[in-house]
Amino acid sequence: MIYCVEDDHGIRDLMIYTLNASDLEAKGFVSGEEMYPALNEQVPDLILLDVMLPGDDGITILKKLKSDPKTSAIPVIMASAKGTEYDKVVGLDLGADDYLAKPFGMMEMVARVRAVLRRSGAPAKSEEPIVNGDLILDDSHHSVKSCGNDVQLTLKEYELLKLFMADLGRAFTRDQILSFVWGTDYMGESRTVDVHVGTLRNKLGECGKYIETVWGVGYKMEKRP
Amino acid sequence: MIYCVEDDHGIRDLMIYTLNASDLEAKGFVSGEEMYPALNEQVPDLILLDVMLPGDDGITILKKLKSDPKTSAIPVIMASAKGTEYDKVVGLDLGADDYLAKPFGMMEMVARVRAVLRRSGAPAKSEEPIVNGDLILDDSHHSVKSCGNDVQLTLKEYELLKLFMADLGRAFTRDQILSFVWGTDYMGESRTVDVHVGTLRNKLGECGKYIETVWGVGYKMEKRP
DNA sequence: CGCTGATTTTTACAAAATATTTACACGATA
DNA sequence: TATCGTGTAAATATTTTGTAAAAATCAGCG
Repeated sequence: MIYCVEDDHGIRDLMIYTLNASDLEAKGFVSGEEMYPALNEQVPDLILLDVMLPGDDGITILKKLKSDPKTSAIPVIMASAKGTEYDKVVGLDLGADDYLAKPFGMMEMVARVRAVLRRSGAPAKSEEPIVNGDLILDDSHHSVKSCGNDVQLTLKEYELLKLFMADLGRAFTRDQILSFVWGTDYMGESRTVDVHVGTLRNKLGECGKYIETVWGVGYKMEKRP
Repeated sequence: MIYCVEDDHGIRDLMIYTLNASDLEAKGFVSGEEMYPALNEQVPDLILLDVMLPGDDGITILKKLKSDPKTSAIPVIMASAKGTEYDKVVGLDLGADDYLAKPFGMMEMVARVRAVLRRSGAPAKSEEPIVNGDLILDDSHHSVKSCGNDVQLTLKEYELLKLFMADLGRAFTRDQILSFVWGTDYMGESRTVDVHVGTLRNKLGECGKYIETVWGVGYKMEKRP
C-alpha cells in the first residue's frame, strides 16, 4: 500500500490511477492532517509526499514521520517544483529515500516507486518482460524486440510503448498520454504525441500496426494472441 | 547466513538486497537488541555491524559477541562514518575482522564480505571468473583480461566493470550505479559515472564496445556469445 | 609532516542524439 | 463536399553524452 499526499486534485487522482494500473495499491490524501489517522489503521509500504501542502508542509510531515518509531521506517519520496524549492529540499537531506522534480511523468514516478520498494526489500513485481503478440518489452534491460528483431527506441518512444503495453486495449487521449509520459503540467502541443506515435509505429515495423488510432480520441494498443 | 545490523532503513535494505543478489543469504536488524534473540535460533557466518546504533552501539555489541563463547568465533565487519569515528574504531582494535568506511559502495561491501568468509574458511561460492565474449573478470585474482591482454584497472573502474558483468544485459541508471559502486549516500555529480565509463571503455580496447549507452537512462553491458 | 605520483572528481565545451514545432497533404466523418 | 482530425517530412530547438583537461583528493614514503 502506498500513501500519496498531494493537494492538487487532478494530479493526485492521476497518480493514484497510475499506481493502481501498475499493480500498486495506493490511497490519496489532501494533507498530512488527513493522513495521520490513516497511519494508525495501516502502515503503508511507501509514502509519496508533496512539499507544498496546506497545513503541515512536506518537510514537517517527514520530520514527524521520522521521529515516530512506528513510522520512521517507511520509505518516503518527496515531490517538489523544479528550481530553488527542489534544490532546497534535496540539499536539506531530510532522510527521504528519493526525490521527484515537478513536473514529473507518471512513468518516471512508477519507476522511482519501484526502485525504492525494491531497495526496501518489498517483493519486486513486474520485473518480467511484457509480451504482446510479436512484441516484447523487457524493462530491466530497457530493450524491445519486434518480430524477433531488436529495436532501438529513444526514451520517449520507449516510455510511450511501455504505457501502451502496460495497459493493453485501453485507449488514451493525447492529454492523458502527455500526463503519463511527459509530466502532469507539461505545456506543449499535443501534436507532439502524434509525431512520436508515428516514429514508434515505424520503428516497430509489422508490430507498429498494434498501435491503433482511436479517431477523435487518441491511441491504444490492441491485445494480440 | 549473514546478519546485518544497521538502523538506517534505506541502507540496510540495499545491503540485504545486494547480498542476496550476490548469492549470499542475509537478514537485517535495526539494533543489537533485535539481533540477540536471533543468535539463539541460528549462528550466522558473519555479522555486518554499524557503529552508530540506537541502544547498544556497535562497540558494545562486538564486546558482547566476543565475550560469549557461542558467538566469539563469528567474524565481524564494522561499518562507521569516515573521519574520527572510523579511525577511533579501527584504532581500538576490538577484534573485528575488517572495517568499512561509510559511505561505502555495495561492490566493496560484497568484496570484503567474501574476503572475510574466505579467510574464515566458509565454503566459498561464486568464485568463478565471469566471462563475456572476449572479456574475463576474475574476482579472486582481481584481474581483467580483454581480448587476451591483461588490463590494469583502478578500483572504481574495476568495480564498475564488475557491476556490469555481474548482471549482463541489465540497464543501470546513473543513480543506481552511484549507489552500487560509490555508496548509498554519496553526494556527487552523476557525470562522474560518465567519465569512469569513458576511461573504462578506453582501457578495454575492443571490448569497450560491450558497454552500451542507454540514452536518457544510463549504461549496460550487452551479453556476447 | 610535506612531498610525490596515482587516482578520483569536477568542469567545460563540442558533438551527437533526441524532442518539438511547423506545415502541408491526406483521409475520415457527417 | 466541407470540415476537422491525423500522418509525416523537414526544420529547429533542446537535451544528453563524450572527453580532455584542470582541480582535488588520496596513499605511500623519506
